[in-house]
Amino acid sequence: MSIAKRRLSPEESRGMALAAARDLLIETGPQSVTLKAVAGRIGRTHANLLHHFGSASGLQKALAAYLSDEVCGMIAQAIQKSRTGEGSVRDIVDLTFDAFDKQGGAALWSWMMLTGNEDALDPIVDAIHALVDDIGEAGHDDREKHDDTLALVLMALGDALIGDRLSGSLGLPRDSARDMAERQLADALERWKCEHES
Amino acid sequence: MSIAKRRLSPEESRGMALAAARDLLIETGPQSVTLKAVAGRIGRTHANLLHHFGSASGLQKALAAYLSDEVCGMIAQAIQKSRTGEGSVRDIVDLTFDAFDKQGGAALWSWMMLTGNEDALDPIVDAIHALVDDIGEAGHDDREKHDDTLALVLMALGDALIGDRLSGSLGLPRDSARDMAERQLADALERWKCEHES
DNA sequence: AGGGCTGCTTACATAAATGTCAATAGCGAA
DNA sequence: TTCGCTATTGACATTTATGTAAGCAGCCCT
Repeated sequence: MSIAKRRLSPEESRGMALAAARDLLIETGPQSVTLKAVAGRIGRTHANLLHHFGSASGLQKALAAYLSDEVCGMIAQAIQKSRTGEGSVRDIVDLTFDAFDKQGGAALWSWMMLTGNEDALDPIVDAIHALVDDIGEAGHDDREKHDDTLALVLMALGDALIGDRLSGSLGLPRDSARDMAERQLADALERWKCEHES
Repeated sequence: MSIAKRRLSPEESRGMALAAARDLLIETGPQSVTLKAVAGRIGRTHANLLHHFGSASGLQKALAAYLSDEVCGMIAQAIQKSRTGEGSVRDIVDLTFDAFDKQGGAALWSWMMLTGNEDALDPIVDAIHALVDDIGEAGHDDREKHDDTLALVLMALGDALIGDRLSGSLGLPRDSARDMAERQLADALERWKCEHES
């Protein structure tokens, strides 16, 4: 067997590196997303990542865009299900919470806040904006819609960061935050509906 | 005038260093809380901080305890006001949100999550627990009480992290998250009251 | 006033992250 | 098969954060 290294296309290399960086970010936090650590995960050297991404901050920006795409994809799913009417309120809540938790949205957002790289978050904000504009029936008060969406997103982010710890301490089941969010969103939808009929 | 440095007591030095570290944490994030940066703020050297705190992680632990005390103090205020009945619902919401935002609770929590130093958060979690046990009238369902408190804290943390950015994007006033939380908490208190009477 | 305790500093050492550059070596194309 | 392009690497250099050790210098105490 050859000890020689397979030569990957730039797209392959970047894709593998970003996936590894994403896993590192979710598993052990932003601190551990270094050139050396990411390179080690894909059997390359840190100089290789510099070749493909130009700089460490280049890798960070690419990772932010990559994660934004994933999170936006999940939100787009929520929009689709909501439109066709096959999605339950709980589905929307779960998708939103998962986007921040399992998909690494919370870790990304925290990281960007820490590094002062807030511009990288624009795509996610835009996607959330689109979700708000499309969800539920049209024609009711935008202000209320935005308020309820804001509450949902804030709870999803908070839950991803400290939900595990806090709910455990309060003796609540792990998904009680999702239950709360589901209840509040259901109330909001009902409220919107009534206003629309009246 | 003498260029000689005034000699501070260990308590003074530690106090000044922790205040400087807290400001740095809130202003520019956990990354910038380094021995050199903190020392520079109080006109000392990084070796001085090592002398007083033993190590960088010693400073981190001390800062976590320091901020925990501040946050717990604010929560204790909320408990007092709630007990004597002079505190409005909005006061409780504002105190909670400020504890995470202006007091640096959110920055601290994010930092601890990133550095895997979650034990330092125990005091805050305990204080929140105490707040929950004391707030409102006694005798009603603990589960619901805990649920509503969880929602309040999660929204406060989320708002401190991304509230500014998200509410701006959605065209909402900056304090709309607090308005939402106030509404939800008022509903919850009303609900608890009714259950207690029935 | 003088001596000891210790806050404080300077100088040096170390480790990790980032970045540069020349050289090597796959892989497709002629 | 050979050639050229470029992905890849190893060996540097630099910066920053952390840590160590020895000496200087306030301040209290006698």
